[in-house]
Amino acid sequence: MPELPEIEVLRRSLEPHLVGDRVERVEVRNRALREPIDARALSRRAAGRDIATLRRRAKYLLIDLTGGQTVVVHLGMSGRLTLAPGGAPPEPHEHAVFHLRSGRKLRLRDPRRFGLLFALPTAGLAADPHFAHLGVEPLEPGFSGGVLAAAAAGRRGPVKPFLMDATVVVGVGNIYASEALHRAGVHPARSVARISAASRAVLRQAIEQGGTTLNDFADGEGRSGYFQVSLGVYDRAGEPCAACGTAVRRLVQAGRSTFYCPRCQR
DNA sequence: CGGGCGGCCTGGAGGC
DNA sequence: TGCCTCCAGGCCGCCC
Repeated sequence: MPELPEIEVLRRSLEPHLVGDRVERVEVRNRALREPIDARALSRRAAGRDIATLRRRAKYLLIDLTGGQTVVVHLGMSGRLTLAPGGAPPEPHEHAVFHLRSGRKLRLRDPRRFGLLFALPTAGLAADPHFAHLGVEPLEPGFSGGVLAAAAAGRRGPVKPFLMDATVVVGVGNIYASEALHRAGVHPARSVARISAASRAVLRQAIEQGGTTLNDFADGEGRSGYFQVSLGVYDRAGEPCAACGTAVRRLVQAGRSTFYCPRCQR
């Protein structure tokens, strides 16, 4: 379950190895992902082009190629994107392989198939339906308390689903949301409309800190940072809150588990 | 219109 | 011990 910071770690770890190499050939072994891979379009756009830069938007990894084309990868729940020697045997659930001029291969495997893989002209990214509606990046300077305030204005409903709304701020998944609310001392069921400016500022900071903390801890093997950073509340129902010792509670919001400390979060 | 829920998918955990 | 059910997650589409 890669969250945004882990995609950023992945981007940084792959970039020095990929930039300057060339995609010779794209092999689609299993096109069944959340959206079926269009092997022909992917090949047409990517094959024979050099890798120029790696970027990230929300949880999408963007591989810019020369000639104005971009390969878009989303890891969904269980995706892994790894660089391997050309002779390495295929792995289970290997969906696609980018054969590189250097002889290595970049491969995508995704057992649960929640991921995405496609290519499109770089200039068309912003208007593409996958990207057009996305909100601000939580780890960039543009993410201020004011952004949350503006998005919250006139809105109803609990704050936790609000934080997970990608049109507001991208990359805040279920774990991330529970942890940020705990750090900020805000009850997940509290109405967005009733969050004070001070709480919003703390929340913004908690989201940002969660991101940077996880960045520091996630390793280059693509292992989740969440299992290396001790979680304050997530998946800890009945266990003591790290801050005050009160038993952590679980509730379901919008069909998703939320964990919180009834004492620290009001 | 905007909030919220179902469904996609499979590995792993838990129950009997 | 082994099977079977159930649940997790990101994200879109549809419902109310």
